[in-house]
Order: sequence, then structure tokens, then C-alpha cells
Amino acid sequence: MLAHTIDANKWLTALRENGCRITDVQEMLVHILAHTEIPLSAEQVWETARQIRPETGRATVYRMVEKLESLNLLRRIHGYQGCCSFLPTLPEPMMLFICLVCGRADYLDGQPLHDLIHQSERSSGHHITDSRLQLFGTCVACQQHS
Amino acid sequence: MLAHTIDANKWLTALRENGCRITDVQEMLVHILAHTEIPLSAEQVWETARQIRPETGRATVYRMVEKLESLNLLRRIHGYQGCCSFLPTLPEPMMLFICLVCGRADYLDGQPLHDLIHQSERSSGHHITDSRLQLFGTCVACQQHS
DNA sequence: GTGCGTGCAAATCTTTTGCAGGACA
DNA sequence: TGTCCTGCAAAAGATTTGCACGCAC
Repeated sequence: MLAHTIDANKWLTALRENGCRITDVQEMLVHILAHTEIPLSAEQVWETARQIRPETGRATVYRMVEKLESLNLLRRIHGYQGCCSFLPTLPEPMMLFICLVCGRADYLDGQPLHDLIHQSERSSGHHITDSRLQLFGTCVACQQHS
Repeated sequence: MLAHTIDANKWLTALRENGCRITDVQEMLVHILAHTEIPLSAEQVWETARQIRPETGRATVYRMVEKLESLNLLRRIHGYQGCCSFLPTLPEPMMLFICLVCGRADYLDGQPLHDLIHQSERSSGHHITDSRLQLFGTCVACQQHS
């Protein structure tokens, strides 16, 4: 289950439904972000955007990322170093694997995490309302390359 | 299993073994950080430190936090909002619960996460070398208060 | 006495905000 | 045509760095 399967058009529809006017800049940024397999920081998105459209402003990228995050289309990733990268959101509870070699993300089946949360609730007595799990290592492809 | 059970003297010993000179400032910062139950940002540590010793420099706190993190005594917490807070490190795999009401952290038994990781390795084929799990909700004490 | 730790200030880096002009509905 | 979007520049905030001085060893 990979990030690049996200449909950019759904994001544009969601933006329209939330009263946003769709501009060329927005379309470009949505395409960059909806299709990435690698967590991207606002700064990285800006760099990518400027290769397509050099006059793109930095603030525009920050504002777009913020809006997509508030619409729950984009999710902040708390990476191995640094916490300012983003990936498309997938259903909760999300189990995210990030390859430390190629940087690609893979969304794993969340059922084991779901079970773990219920088990932990019972054993600890805490009421758990949200979770964040990230796994790091070497992905299948990168294991074969080495 | 709570953070305040961490022994500050072990941290001071570790610092000495890594060639650090122990000063009053260092002792104060170690005591603040080793005993906290609530994730603290460098800025918060600085505020606390200045209440004890007003002339404490901000840069000193940042350098101390960085050193403790590099010695794996302190661990960066990717909180509900913001990712610049720190807690004492506990053995891996660490399952961390943070109460959204009182802010306190509780370290849970890591075995379920250990099992989850092995299961995910088998089903996905990825080689998992590190993990980060944080659970959020209402702790036992805060449930009773409400 | 030597060199690391410290405080201060400046520099750097990231992110946010204000504003004037232009584009979308 | 009104409002939202955009780019620029400035501001704000967080973190790092340079340097002179003092303290631990």
C-alpha cells in the first residue's frame, strides 16, 4: 500500500468543497504532495516546485501544506531526524514503515497496532485515543540491492 | 514505570566517563531532566533552570540537551503538537503513553510492540531496525478526576 | 596551568505574518 | 467585482555559533 496511489483529484475536490479556489500553483503543489513516496518537508516541496515554476513563493508552500494538513489530507511525519516532513494521510491506525536506505514510505496493515492499543488499554488502565507508530529499517527492494 | 525513577547520578557518571567536567550547572540540568515526568522542551528546561539559577544561559541548556541526547540518556519526544520535547530514555522497544490532560508520560511494557515488530517484519518482508510508538489519551488518574 | 564549560550576543535557519497586486468565481 | 491566492519582504521564533572569561581537573 503505497502513497503514490493517492488520487490528486480527490484532494482538489476536497479543497474546492472547503471553499478554496483552485489555482495552477495549488494543482502543482497537490501533485507533488499527493504522489510522493518519500516524506517531504515544506522546504523540499518548495525546491521541487521551483524546478517546475521558478517564481513559486516559499510562503505559498507553507500555507498550502498547512491547509492540506488541516483538511487531514496530509500528515506530518516524525522522521528519523527532523519532524517537518509530510506524507499523504491514510486510514487510522496507521502503521508507517520508512526505509532508511531509499527513504520510501510503506503503509502497513494497521490491525496489529489496533490490537496492541486495546491490549495496552486493558493492562495499563489508560484511555487511549490516538497513536503514532513509525517503523524504520531496510525495505524489501533495498535488501535485494545490497 | 515512570520517568522519575531515573537515577540522576548514573547520568553524571556517564557524563564523566565521556570526558565531561561536571559543573554545578550540569548537575542542575541533569536533575531537572532526569526526574521529569512531563516531556520538556529546551526552552522549558531553560525557564526551570533560571528559577533555580537566574544567570543560566540559554545556549548552555541547548548544548546540555544535545549532549545528553547523543549519550542516549535523553530522548526526543514527538509530541501531540511540536517535536522539541525530551524525556529520559528507557530500554527499547519503548512504548510511551502521554496523557493529554496532565501531560505526564508513562512507559508501558514493550513486549507487545516487540511482537508487533516481528509480525510486521514477517508479513511485509522489510527489515525493521528501529521503532517509535507513542500513545495518547487520558491516564488513569485523570479519568478519576473527571 | 590547560582546556572545557559558560554566558552573552550575533548569526543562522525555519516558519509566520503583512501587504500590495493579480487571479478566480 | 469582490474576495481569495500569491510573491515578496519583514518579522518572529527556535537553535546554533563565536568569543572571552572562569572554573574543573
